[in-house]
Amino acid sequence: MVDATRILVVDDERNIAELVSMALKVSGFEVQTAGTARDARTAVREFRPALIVLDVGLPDMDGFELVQRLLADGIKAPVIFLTARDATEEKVHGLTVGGDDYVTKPFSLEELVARIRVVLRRQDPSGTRSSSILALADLELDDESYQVTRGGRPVELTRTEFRLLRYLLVNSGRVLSRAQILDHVWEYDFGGDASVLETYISYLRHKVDVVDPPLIHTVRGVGYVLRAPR
Amino acid sequence: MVDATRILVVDDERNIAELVSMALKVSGFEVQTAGTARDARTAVREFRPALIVLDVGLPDMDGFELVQRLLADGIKAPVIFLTARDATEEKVHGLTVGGDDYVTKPFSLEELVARIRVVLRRQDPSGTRSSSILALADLELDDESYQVTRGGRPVELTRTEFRLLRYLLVNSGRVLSRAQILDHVWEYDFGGDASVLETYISYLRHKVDVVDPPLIHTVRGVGYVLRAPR
DNA sequence: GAGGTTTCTGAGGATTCTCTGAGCCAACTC
DNA sequence: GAGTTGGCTCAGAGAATCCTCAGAAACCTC
Repeated sequence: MVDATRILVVDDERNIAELVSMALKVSGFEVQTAGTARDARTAVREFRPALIVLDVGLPDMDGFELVQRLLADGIKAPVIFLTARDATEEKVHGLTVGGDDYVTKPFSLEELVARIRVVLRRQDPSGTRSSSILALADLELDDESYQVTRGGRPVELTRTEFRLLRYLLVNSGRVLSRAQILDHVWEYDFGGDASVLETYISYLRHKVDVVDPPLIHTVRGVGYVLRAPR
Repeated sequence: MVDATRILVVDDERNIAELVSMALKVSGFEVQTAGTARDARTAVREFRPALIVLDVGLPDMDGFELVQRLLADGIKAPVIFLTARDATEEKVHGLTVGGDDYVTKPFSLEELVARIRVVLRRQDPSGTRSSSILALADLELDDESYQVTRGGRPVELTRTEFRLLRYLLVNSGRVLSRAQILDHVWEYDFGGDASVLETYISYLRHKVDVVDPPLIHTVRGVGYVLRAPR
């Protein structure tokens, strides 16, 4: 884990900043957080992040303005904007010209991390250092094209199914509790209960586990795990 | 046991705090306890724990609020929440997104210790310092994937069987009394009698000790021990 | 706003797990 | 060797857990 990619998270809501920070650390990034545009500028200069996760609605400065300033400072790290699902969503559009992207609140952490990976990969000119394909046995999932195949045959998944499968795949071989899965795959303010997860596991099984051997396993009383037979 | 990992246990029920504290000390951790959020904040500052075991229902402050304050204090130790199996279970969700985890009361000490190990391992970026595999002779138990093999062949265990085997394995070579086993493997408020343990030993033998040499040994009048022949 | 898709909820039913208790066997004591 | 104690095994009741389905609600697209 030496030389991990550095990411700066800028959000004035401490909860969100911490939430995102923890998720990214677990994903292997080096993270620093800032609560104001002012702090963010300092952090960018000292921390030199490879990517910035930036809430548009900062108290002291418009998120867009901050980006302008950073550009003026000669910083050109890609930005992933966090925005409320409202009017500002529109405005972000115009800004995401370069390698940037945006995610609307409330988001699922799994989704945010996936987007970050995509942007970083696009940014990295050293070519195919990391592929966008996750695989286990004859199951393949492509992050960029959103395509999934099992044994070469394409599998059509909805967005939630895709995120769920992706999370299981990233953690294949590790048993994940219902709580963990809900927290990562569903939006962070999801209030429902775990039965929706069971429903989606059922959907996934029908779509990707119709051929032998099954890859999705239930560990009774604990959670689920994606695992290939030895 | 120099330089043991420090853990802070916060619970207003003295019994629970002591119970957990003892179990952790036996497992080689350095432990300190606190009964209120107020004490906890002081303890965190002075004791600098690597992990905090925190009861959500503290008398003087909501467990979540305490975490907020700790974050504000610049403390970022991972937290394992203890929660009753009720409404509060839901509320923990959003908070456990990062490296954190939670355990519902009443829990089994074995389970709590296992979770603590998992969180600490995840937190520790120095890589594979500690593997998630416990082994004895040709018996292997993987904490992360919940898989057990004997001589390479997978063995299907239920949750209780797994916890029991895990406890025996962690203490292999040491004779464990029935009382010890019941206290660690079963939930702490288990009221039944010891015969259930005999039943489970029997189950385990059928599943993991069907091949020679046997590893599970009865020490008549004392308890059980997991031991490989020399 | 109509139609299609996706997501979520809740209930029923199936499966699996846990614990109990009784009968049996093995080991120890005298 | 008979009696006593401790341990093992098995079957079954009740509980916990999980799966599936159908339909309601939310969402998207045209």
